[in-house]
Amino acid sequence: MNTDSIFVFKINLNVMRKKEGNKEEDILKAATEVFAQSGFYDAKISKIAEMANVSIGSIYVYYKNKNDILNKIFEKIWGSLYNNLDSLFKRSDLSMVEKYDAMIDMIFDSFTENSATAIVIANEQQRLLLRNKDSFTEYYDKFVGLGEEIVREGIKKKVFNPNIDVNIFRHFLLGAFRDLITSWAIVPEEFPLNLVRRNIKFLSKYGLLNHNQE
Amino acid sequence: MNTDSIFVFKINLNVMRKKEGNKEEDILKAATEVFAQSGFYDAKISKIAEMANVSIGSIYVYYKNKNDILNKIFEKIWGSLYNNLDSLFKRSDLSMVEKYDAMIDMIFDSFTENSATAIVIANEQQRLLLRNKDSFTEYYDKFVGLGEEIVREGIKKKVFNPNIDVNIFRHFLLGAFRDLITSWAIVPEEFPLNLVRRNIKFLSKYGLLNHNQE
DNA sequence: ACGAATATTGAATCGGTGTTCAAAATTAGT
DNA sequence: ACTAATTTTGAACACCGATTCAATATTCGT
Repeated sequence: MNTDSIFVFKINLNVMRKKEGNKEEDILKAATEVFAQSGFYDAKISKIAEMANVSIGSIYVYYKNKNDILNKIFEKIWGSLYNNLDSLFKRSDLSMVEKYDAMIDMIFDSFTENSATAIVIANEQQRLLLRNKDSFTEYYDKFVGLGEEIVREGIKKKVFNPNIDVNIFRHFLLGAFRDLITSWAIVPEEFPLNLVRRNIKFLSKYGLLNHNQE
Repeated sequence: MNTDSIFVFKINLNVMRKKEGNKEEDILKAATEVFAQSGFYDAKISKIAEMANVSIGSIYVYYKNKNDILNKIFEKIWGSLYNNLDSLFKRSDLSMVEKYDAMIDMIFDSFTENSATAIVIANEQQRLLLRNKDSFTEYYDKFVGLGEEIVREGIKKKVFNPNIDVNIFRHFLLGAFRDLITSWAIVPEEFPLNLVRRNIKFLSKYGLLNHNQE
């Protein structure tokens, strides 16, 4: 046969059937809901398939196994958060405090727009980090690294308190965040978003004490 | 037979064989370690039995099932924390800020003395609260209630900032706590206890901003 | 030392679910 | 319409570990 490799490649392209719809995404969405609802271990693959309008078998076409789905959920959310924070980080028109507030807003918006994802993070991430320290999405580390950088710059510019340990601060903030977002996701009426957002910003910057006292 | 009930009772008491050792406690301790190590779902009953030097069957004499063991772990730690906080709460010789600091110390000491328990709480409590809202140990609610009371009193005395939502604050603090204690439990060398304790107190009271700036 | 009550044991059971894979369905080019 | 490649399907498989329970061991009063 006189076909050169370029020609063959063209044929392959044409013959390649496009998967219509977006099963891969549908599955991820459905899985996020089911994981949030039942927790990873009690979540049934059959339930995910049902919610995604997909057969059980299809799930294993797009994902290696149940764990792989969970990993992809983290990959997606932290990847997106990292990219957003990166853009924010590069802006030179903002003061450090403005950058800090914008960062809080960013995380806040992302989690409230994806409340099921927020719940999954709150429930499963700690355990995953504890065990799969290495295989956990690198976006998370990158994201955290950027956040720390912002605080460090603020300290250098004497806007933030130099006695604060940056690493401890980020755990402090993220831990608080996780708890509050979950509380909101569970009983939204008890945790009005605006109030939560305002309190996170205020508490992390000014703390509990009444400075106007006397 | 002419035995009155008191006599029968006496007989029962005498005949009742005392379980020597403290298998019940041994099992709870072993389970805490295994849950911390592997997470609740990956923890094997056989492993717990092995660590407790007890047969598999014995576990089911003292506990109804795997879940029951987990519940008892929470019952124990929150019960103890509640009792301690209650004593603290009643002291009239302390200022509000002193009470607040003492509360932090109390939680801190309790978790650092029981690091496996701290990890279990960090990994499993959120999920349990989410699903078994009602059946979760009442000591937790009581404990949290007392904590809120302390903050509320502080606000009344104008020591704490009145603009802070008490409910939100407690989630803020406990969430931050959980994250930091876990981080310490995982890599103690990166989170020296004194530093973490000082930062939690400082951040929750004064926040990130540099007030001495100028 | 004996017997009755209690405690301990761990092999076998049993239910449940993640995963596989051979068969069926769909697509697109000719 | 026919073919070949690709995608979808879901019943069946395989495994695993929580739980059970009949048998054994231990304790203690007499």
